[in-house]
This record gives sequence, C-alpha cells and structure tokens, in this order.
Amino acid sequence: MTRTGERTTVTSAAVLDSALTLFAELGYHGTALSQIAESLEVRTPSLYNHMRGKQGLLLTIVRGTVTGVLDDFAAATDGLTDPGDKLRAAVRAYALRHASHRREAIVVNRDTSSLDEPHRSEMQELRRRHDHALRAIIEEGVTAGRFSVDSPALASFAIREMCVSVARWFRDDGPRTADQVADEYTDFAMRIVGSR
Amino acid sequence: MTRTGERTTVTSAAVLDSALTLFAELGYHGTALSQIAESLEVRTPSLYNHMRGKQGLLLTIVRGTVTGVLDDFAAATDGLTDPGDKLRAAVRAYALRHASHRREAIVVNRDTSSLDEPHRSEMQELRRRHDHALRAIIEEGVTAGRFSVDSPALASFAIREMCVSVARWFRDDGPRTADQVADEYTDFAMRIVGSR
DNA sequence: CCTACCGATCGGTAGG
DNA sequence: CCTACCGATCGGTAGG
Repeated sequence: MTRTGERTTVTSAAVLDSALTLFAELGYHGTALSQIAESLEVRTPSLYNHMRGKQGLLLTIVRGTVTGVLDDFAAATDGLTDPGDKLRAAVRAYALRHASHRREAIVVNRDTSSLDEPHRSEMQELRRRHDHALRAIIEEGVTAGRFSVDSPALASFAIREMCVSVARWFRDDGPRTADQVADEYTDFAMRIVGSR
Repeated sequence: MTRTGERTTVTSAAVLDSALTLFAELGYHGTALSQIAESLEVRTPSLYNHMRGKQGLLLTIVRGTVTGVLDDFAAATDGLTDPGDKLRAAVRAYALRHASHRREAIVVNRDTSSLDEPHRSEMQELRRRHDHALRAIIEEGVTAGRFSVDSPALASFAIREMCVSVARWFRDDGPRTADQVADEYTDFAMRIVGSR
C-alpha cells in the first residue's frame, strides 16, 4: 500500500508533527503554512480541517510542553524530602526531556513570545512556576547547609539553561544515550550548587 | 534644538541600533523594516540610504558579535598557560560579554540560522571556532590532571549555554553588576569541570 | 480534500 | 529624505 503517490489521510497529529519540525528548524515566523502543507502533500487550505490556525499550532505545542515539564517535575520529586535527592531528580527529568523532546524544547524557548495574548502570559506563567520550583529546592538545600552557592537564583538559571542546551545538540544516533547525558548534566548541576 | 517634532538625521549606527533592539525582541523574521523605520520616525525607503537591506543588518550584527567573541577570547587568554587560569579568563570574558551585549547575544543565538548562504556557514564556522577553543582548554586541563570531567565536550556545551543564558535575564538596573555575575558564573564553570 | 480568491503586509525599487 | 509603486507571499475564507 505504500507505493509512490500514495494518499495518506492527513490527521491533526500529522499536522502538529510537521509544524513541530518546521517551527524548530525555521522558527514560528520563519515557517509558512504552505511549507507545512507541502510536507504533507496537501494544499494549504486543507490544513484548516485539522487545526484552528497557525497560532493554534504554536499554542498546542507550547502548552503541551510546559505542562509536561511541570508534570515531569512533580512526578520526579514526589515523595522525596532530601534537597540533594530532589535536585538530582528534578534536573535529571528536565535534562532527559530536552534530549527526548528536542523540537518541542527549541520551539518553546524561541517562540513562546510569539504567542498572542492572553496565551503568551499564561504560558510564561507556567514556565515561571517550574523556574520557581527548581529555585526553591536550591534555596532549601542552602538553608539546610547541604548546598553551597552565593545566589540560588543565579545557580537556578545556570542549571536550567544548561539543560535547555541539550535540545540544541543532542542526536539520537550520537555517541551518548539520553540517559547518559541526563546523568552527566545532573552531576554538573550538583557541582554547581556545591552539593555535599 | 531637542524640541518636539525635531528632525534628527538618521545614521547607519542608529538604524543598526534600532534593528538590534527589534530583532532581539521580536526575532529577525518577526521584525518588519517598517517597524525599524517607525522607531526612527522615517519612512521605510529612507532606511536604504543607511543599509543594504534587512539581511545586511543581520549580517552586520552577527559578524560584529562573533568576531568580538573571538577577539575577547584571544585577549583574555593571551599569555596564560595554566588551564585553570585560561578557563577562568575565557569564561569570565564570555559571561561578561553576554551581560554587556545582551541584544547582540540574543540575536546571534536565535537568528544566525536566518542568514542567507554563504554568510550563514561562515558565521557558524566562526562560532564553532570559539566552541573548539573553549573545549580545548578543558581537554588540556583534563589531560594535565587539573580538571575532572567525563566528557569535555558536554562540559563545554554546558558552560557555554550557561553563559549565553545571562543575556536573557541580566538587567543593568538589577541587583548584581555584570562583573559580579561574571565572577559567579566563572565559579560555576570551575565547579563543572571539577577544577582543583 | 480541492480551486479560487481575499485583504494585508512584506522587502525592495524608481525617481525625484 | 519623500511619494508612489512593484511583485511576492502571507494567513485565512468561501464554497463546494
């Protein structure tokens, strides 16, 4: 059935996946709906059977990713009480996500600001929530005398961005698995906060 | 002479500065030349007396920044032989630049890929050169038994992106000076590589 | 799923 | 520095 010129019915998931790839590569404003249509071998108007519009695609991508990050964080740290254990688990989950959902991470980081209001503010608020949760762990560790860092805020920024960068260079066919990278970045994070 | 409705003659530098601000805020593809013109209180065609075109603005920004990064690196590490000293100096210069040239850093990181060929490849090559130089210091330190890190490549990525992130949150009117931030990030870098 | 088409806006040029 | 204007392309709609 998979012969040349075949006609695969387009689905919402396929449109979203194509948007994800193109937004990640060319940016939201650098991608035309005609390119998404072309990659799916349909005409642009046909896309409107599977999406609300260009903004809708971006919102779906961003919302799904930021809520996923928050869910990851909650699941990873659930039940843990030691600040070291919590930081390790939180960073590991965050780094792992950036290796396994590279396109999503790139789009969220570059294009969340291209969302129309009120969605932009909503999504930025959700991102801040994760930011604060990570910082709280570091502050907790400092207070408990387990971490040694001058500014928890700076350490938190540094750790976050370090993880985000994984999305930009990780390759599935590279020399390291996502797990290995996540482990190594977790070690970096523990070193940054001076864990002992 | 600075009364309302005044007519300040537009210069190339003014066009570039306005482009820098708008590209950093809205992205290259998200910025229209009409917005740059509006911010300078002239009509769009007038811009062409001071630039080659939109691509020319982007190239000027990117080229100036990446060569500046390379020059910073050379000046900072010149004459140093100890890997610890070299890494400290290189990271300090890189972090400092991201605090003091925020807009440039944001544009280079987000929009270098929007450059037309052959400039895109040229600029990416220059960025790689800095990348390799930083990594070489780490490898040197590991070989000399001064640093302790599993993968110099991963550590190098982590340190670079950590510095880049400074451009995204640093404020001149914030609680920390650029120097203080650079110092703290340098310490983070030394911790990441396990300097001893 | 398509063709036909919309108004808006884009970067850029002509010509003064 | 401007007005006038260019072709191209954008996201999206009508209507089937």
